[in-house]
Amino acid sequence: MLSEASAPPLPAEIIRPAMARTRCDTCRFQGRNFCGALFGDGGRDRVEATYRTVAARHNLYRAGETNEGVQIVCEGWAARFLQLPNGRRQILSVIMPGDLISASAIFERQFGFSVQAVTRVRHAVFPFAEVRGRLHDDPALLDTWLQLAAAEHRDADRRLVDLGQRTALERIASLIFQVMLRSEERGDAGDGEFMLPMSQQQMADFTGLTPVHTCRVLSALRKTGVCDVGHGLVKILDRAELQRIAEIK
Amino acid sequence: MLSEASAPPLPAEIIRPAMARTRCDTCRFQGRNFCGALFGDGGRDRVEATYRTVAARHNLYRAGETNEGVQIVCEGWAARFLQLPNGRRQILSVIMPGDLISASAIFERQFGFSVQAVTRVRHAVFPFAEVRGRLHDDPALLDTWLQLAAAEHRDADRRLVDLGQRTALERIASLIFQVMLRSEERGDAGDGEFMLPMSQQQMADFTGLTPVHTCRVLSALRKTGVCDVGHGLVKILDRAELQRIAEIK
DNA sequence: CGGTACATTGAGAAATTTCAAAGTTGGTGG
DNA sequence: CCACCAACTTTGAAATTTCTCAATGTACCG
Repeated sequence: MLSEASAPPLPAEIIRPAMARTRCDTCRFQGRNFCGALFGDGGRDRVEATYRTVAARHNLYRAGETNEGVQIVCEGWAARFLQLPNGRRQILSVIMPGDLISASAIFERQFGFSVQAVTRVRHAVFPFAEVRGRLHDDPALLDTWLQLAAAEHRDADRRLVDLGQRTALERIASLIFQVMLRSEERGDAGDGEFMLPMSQQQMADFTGLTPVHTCRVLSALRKTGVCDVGHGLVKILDRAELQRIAEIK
Repeated sequence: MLSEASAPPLPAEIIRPAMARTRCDTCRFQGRNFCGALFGDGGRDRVEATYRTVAARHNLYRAGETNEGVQIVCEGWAARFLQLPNGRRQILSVIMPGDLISASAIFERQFGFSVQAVTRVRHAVFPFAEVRGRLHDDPALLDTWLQLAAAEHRDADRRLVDLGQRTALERIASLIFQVMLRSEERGDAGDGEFMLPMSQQQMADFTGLTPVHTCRVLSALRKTGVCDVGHGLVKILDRAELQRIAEIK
């Protein structure tokens, strides 16, 4: 039903303590999101972090594991999901570079969900105490975090409406549209094109559809000249129409 | 499509500044949830609140309105929902006595959702500054709030799984089961019976089904001897079976 | 005693899933 | 560089779930 990487048919999961090479200093998302705020004004007085890398399709985190710290994805995409006993799963949110794994659950010692790497993912783990301290000392950081938690909540509400009230076409369009907005925000959407490294299975798990129906819906979007999704890339052909289908209003 | 109370066909919405009669002092939920924590240890040094009462089926709050403070429901049930342009709506969460309207969005000056009274509702409005101050001064209160926000988040995740992956029967059973757990927690579920004042239309809006199909599912639950839902009341007949259907595991 | 919202039932339509079989793609080792 | 393998994508046809439309029955409120 799904290409599981938790019982690895592929080479074992790659997790290595990161060398100091690729670091937050050179991160292009420094100015935004939680990371940037966490590092304070000057760039000095850094929080000490551990870095890990995980191969695509492997799990960053499995439900119930003990969390070693506050996790932020530095590079690549990940998906937060819940696994059902019948083999199906629901992707709860898509995590992009600079995102906390979960803003509201930032200090939870363990999560009820799992996290899978969509692409190869590099992520940072910050010590709980360190982050808690800064959050307490720095009102701006606290504010940033409150914003993120509220945004996460709004996103959950929007997804609830998508899954509860909207058709397959609308859900898929909504996913594409949201990814487009996030890509544009970070300047990664030149010329009506942007990356969407999720497989159809993953899009299906996100939208609550089957991969087969997801495929049919994507075909329909292609045939009607709205957008072309494939090979990890989206080409927007009729942005207005996509928006019309996607938006809740 | 839905029994709208925003353009009232019924008598005008009843909103009156509450007299000091029915007060937090006599509230049976004092010891629990956010309210209790807000009032500190001794019961002295009260936060000054405004109280309002709203008739069943009328709106406590309409999306986009300016919030006058932190809102907590004292008596009755309410439903947080998003209204769609096509007339359908999705109920995002059910609010029971002692609950914040929205924990994560506690300080937001306006919400993107609306809130409808399921039964007659009495609710309190606490000044933002007051709550913010206490939240800052009292680590225990902050902790309580963090817990509530995290719980809200977990609940949203569970609902996402329900709406994305589960059948009509499972969603309805899940609703009934969750309400049962909450009723039991507060000691309102004697003898396998508890209140469920939602109409079938509201249950439908909650589960993302049509009211007609909701009715059929409830009939099925009755016919198979699982539980009997109606007239604002649930009678549990086979708790184990209900749990089996409802639980995600 | 109406009247209005709410609940129930039936029949047919629509959306989505399931099952099954072929194509395609991308990465790996020879 | 090629061949192969595994995962991914695409397509068709039938089954299932859920919705829509419509009519009838029921409960509650003034």
